[in-house]
Amino acid sequence: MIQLKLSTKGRYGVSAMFDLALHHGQGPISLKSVAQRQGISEHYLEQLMGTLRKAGYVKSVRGAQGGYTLTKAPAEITVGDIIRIMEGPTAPVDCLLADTENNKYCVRAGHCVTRGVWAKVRDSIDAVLDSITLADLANEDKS
Amino acid sequence: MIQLKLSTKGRYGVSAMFDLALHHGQGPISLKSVAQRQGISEHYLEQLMGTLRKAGYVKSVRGAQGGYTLTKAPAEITVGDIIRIMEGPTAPVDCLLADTENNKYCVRAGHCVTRGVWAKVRDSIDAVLDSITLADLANEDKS
DNA sequence: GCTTTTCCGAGTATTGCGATAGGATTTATT
DNA sequence: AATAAATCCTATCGCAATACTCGGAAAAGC
Repeated sequence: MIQLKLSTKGRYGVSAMFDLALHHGQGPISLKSVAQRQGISEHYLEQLMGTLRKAGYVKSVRGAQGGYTLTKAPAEITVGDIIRIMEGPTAPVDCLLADTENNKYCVRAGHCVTRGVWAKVRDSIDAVLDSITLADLANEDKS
Repeated sequence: MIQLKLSTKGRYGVSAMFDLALHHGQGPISLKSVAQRQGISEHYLEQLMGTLRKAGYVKSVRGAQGGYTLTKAPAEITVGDIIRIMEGPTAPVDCLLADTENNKYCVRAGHCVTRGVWAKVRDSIDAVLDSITLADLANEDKS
């Protein structure tokens, strides 16, 4: 019903990365424990972590006592990084994306006027998401 | 594939209202002409205009030579007004909405920390959308 | 060798989007 | 009065994506 909304991919991704940030420096953290603490399906979270691993934000250790660790310090990973990996570009409409066939829409009268609106929305979203790091969230949690 | 995205309801709604703003003061504008100028399915646009009519942003005149007119001056209608009507509240996650059963998610560890992030995103989106009126778009189109 | 864990691909139920269809009603025009 | 133009209303429907679930293979500590 409500659009302009994050899917669980983005939400769970941020929650899981936040959880890893809280345990940063404690060795590999198993997805089982992350899933339990954050209230996420473990099997589903596996898929999401695969995306984050391929993007280079986490590394994994297989086998018993294995798990995931952040590849960078929590202060060097922003919420925007995670959202963009999990949900793709944060453009509110397709025609703001890189030039593709989608740009056919932009020849429409009126559309290119409203296009400026969507660009401003995108920029303001990115500004907020890029201003918050995992370290900020971890600090907020402790206080 | 891409979330945090507007559906066509919001985009078409803004485009149609922008079109009505361009023709404000010229009597009822038929959906047929709006749909042609903006490149929207006429029948689908009917449904969207029904939503805007029930919300009081446009009034309709039935019969031949009928159509739609804005109920307020273009300067008094913001893009945010239209988006909120067409897409529902612009909250990126459910738990930011008014207290409902959705708040069950908020007892989760970590979630209430990330909740602050989503609130900031929502506020920045609203600030942008509420700062732009249909008159702004119409002026931009003429220049 | 057993258990724990990541890794991988497939399948699936539900949902919402983006229409389309068909008609009923209203009103200006001829 | 007949016609055409337009809004209004309800229903349906294909498609794609979401949010999982399932089953198992592979790796590594114990």
